[in-house]
Amino acid sequence: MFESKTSSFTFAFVVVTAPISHHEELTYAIPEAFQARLSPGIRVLVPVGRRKMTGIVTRVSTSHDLTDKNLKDILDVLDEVPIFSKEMMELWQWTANYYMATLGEMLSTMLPSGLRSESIRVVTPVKQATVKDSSDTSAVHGMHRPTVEPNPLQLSIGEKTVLDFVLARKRVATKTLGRRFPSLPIGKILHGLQAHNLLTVREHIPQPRQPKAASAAPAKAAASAPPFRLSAEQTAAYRQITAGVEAGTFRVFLLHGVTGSGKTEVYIHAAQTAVRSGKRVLMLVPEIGLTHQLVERAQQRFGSQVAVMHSSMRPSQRRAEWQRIARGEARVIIGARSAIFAPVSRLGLIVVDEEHDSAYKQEEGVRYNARDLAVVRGRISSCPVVLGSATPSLESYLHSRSGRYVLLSLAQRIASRPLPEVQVVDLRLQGRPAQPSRVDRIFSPALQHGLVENHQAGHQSLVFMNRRGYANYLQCQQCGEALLCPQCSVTLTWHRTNHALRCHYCGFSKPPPERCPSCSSASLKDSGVGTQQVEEALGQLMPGARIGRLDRDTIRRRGALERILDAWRAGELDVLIGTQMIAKGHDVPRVTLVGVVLADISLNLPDFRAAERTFQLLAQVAGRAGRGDEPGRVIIQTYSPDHYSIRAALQHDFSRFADQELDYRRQLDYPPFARAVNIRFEGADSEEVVAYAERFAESCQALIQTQDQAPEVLVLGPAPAPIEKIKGRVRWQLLLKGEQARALHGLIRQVRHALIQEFGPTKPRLRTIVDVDPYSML
DNA sequence: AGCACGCCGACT
DNA sequence: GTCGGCGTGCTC
Repeated sequence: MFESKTSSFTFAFVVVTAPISHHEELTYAIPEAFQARLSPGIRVLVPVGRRKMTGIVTRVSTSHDLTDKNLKDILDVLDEVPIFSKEMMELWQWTANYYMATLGEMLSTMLPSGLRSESIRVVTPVKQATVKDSSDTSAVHGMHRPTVEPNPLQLSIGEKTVLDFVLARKRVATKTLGRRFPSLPIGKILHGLQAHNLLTVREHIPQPRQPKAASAAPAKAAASAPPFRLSAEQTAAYRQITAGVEAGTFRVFLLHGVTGSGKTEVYIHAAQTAVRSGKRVLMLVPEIGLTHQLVERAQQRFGSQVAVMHSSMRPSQRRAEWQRIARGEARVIIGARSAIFAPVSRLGLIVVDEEHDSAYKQEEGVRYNARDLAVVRGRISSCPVVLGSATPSLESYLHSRSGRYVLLSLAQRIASRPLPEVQVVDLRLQGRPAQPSRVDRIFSPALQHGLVENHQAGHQSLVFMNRRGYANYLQCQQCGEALLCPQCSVTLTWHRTNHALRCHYCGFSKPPPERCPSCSSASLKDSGVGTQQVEEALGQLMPGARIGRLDRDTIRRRGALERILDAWRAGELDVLIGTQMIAKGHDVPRVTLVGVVLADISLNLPDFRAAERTFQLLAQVAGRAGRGDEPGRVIIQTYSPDHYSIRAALQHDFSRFADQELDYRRQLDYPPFARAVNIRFEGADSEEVVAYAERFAESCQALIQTQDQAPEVLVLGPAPAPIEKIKGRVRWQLLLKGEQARALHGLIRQVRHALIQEFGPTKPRLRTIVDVDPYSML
């Protein structure tokens, strides 16, 4: 323990974004000039190894216990006022702990990149080197010429290559060199070239550029929108939420409202109450691009006080918006998943729209769930949290039944519009001609008639097909071989317009082979149907209809999503075909028919949430119909018409579905009755991956047996992941189930620790991913 | 993650 | 003998 002589805080504990193994915090000396300016939550620039990095001060102290170390100084203080409030610090800590991430990893998830600059090393040529006598430069370019030149400087091949590259580019980051020449020892080469005085390497911190002015949301006049009258149900819900907002108490409301029941108006009204009393509102939506309405309505009511956190925002804009929120200039913050970390102070209300949506779960890096964090944040900030959905997650539903959450129901559509009539078409019973045409293969007679009639009546139709591409895959009619991705264990999807077979996991793409790679027969044929083919078939079925398609392939270009949706809303399209994207909340009054081409796709996924997803998808997509004056109609085609998720969707009966699904989950001990953590092992060497996964599992079992007081934890696996290989990496996984998250956390921490003792820190080619409350197990 | 150090095989 | 490949360890 080392005490400073004076009583002022002379040491700071700092977290940086570098993945520095077990050291969560690094300790620095605070130069006198900075001592008065430092407090927890402030960003600082610190030296880490030879680099300079941004870090956040977690605490300041008069002492530290690294007596044997020579502490480095903090180089700069980057904020006048803490960028993280006390509440944000608590959220940070909590989240890192719960999702088993380091504070550093968590920090890189929370801070937008523009606010965590790091130094990079930049290489520039020394001026004389280029203009020096010509023999030198020819030596440099000698490798392009067969003539053997004397090499007075004795440069190695590597040195010449790098020097050449730097001379051509004038200014290169060492990182770029490393990526460009992965086989060369860049550090050594640069050392040599620097010694020869041919180039210089400087440490440099890129200065983020200023965003273009006026890029923020156009300032619209607030409160110009006409007052909206709430229905009795809406009023009741609004009153309860508002009471919580005014009292400033933490409480979770599950707002269960059928599609078209006007949940958005309840959010906006509650937000108004909060804003009127000087508080801020955080609204989360699954995907900002698909949530026009909420953004528009919020802007109508709150004008320029709205901040929108776009996923497609440029880094500089994102940083500007982040700082605007931190300064308290925005009152209503709307954003997708990562907006849960927006630096909002004086929180009065948190809204999570479509709370069941899987988009709230981050599936890489720190795998947090923004909906769950909303509840945590509400507790930390003492404010009510509203989770809204027409098809609540089973987790939230169970909590509302047990009384942990307050259930608010909107059972009626606004203006007493009826829910659409749903018809299920049993594909098993379709009498088919011996050689069905493509149109007949995809659309049952009922759906064909429905679509044609609806078009003739001048209405819009939505066609839902949960699989993109043209056909699912190519299969050999001779030997049955399906064409698989060489890198991933999934079939390649046939994209006809690009004339390519594409892997939806790694992006691998190749033209279709003439012959079967396995038996060489020329009988490869497409099987399964994708959105592209549905689009073509629709064209045949309804010549003259204006057809649009919305899936990941058509919206790849910036702004394409907007264009398609604008055309759709403006009535310039008669039929819109798409994947789940079209199921999410846009409100187009003239849609009176929704067709589901094949409801079974999501049902057959190897995942315990398959039924829940199917029900949600069907209910959501069906909810798109009949939102205007004309009643809507839904036609669902399926091979499993008796499945409870489909039967419940047929009757718009959420509780019937939920109760049955809960029974099933309880029997099998799945969430929400048990907590689960999925641990995935990935690596190029299959044997190594399996051995490590097995070792991990054994270690779990051994610990469970020695800890007789431990609440029960069940270890399932290890087993290959349903998609066993992605991008050439073999994937195995281990599922841990238990009653309490704490027991699972503790066990995993101990096993990790034990394995590090045994094997040393995980091998470089082996990745271990811990997924707490996993959503997708693929 | 970078980036150093340091240990062994393949060549001038 | 040096060059340069790569495994090992550290970052306050």
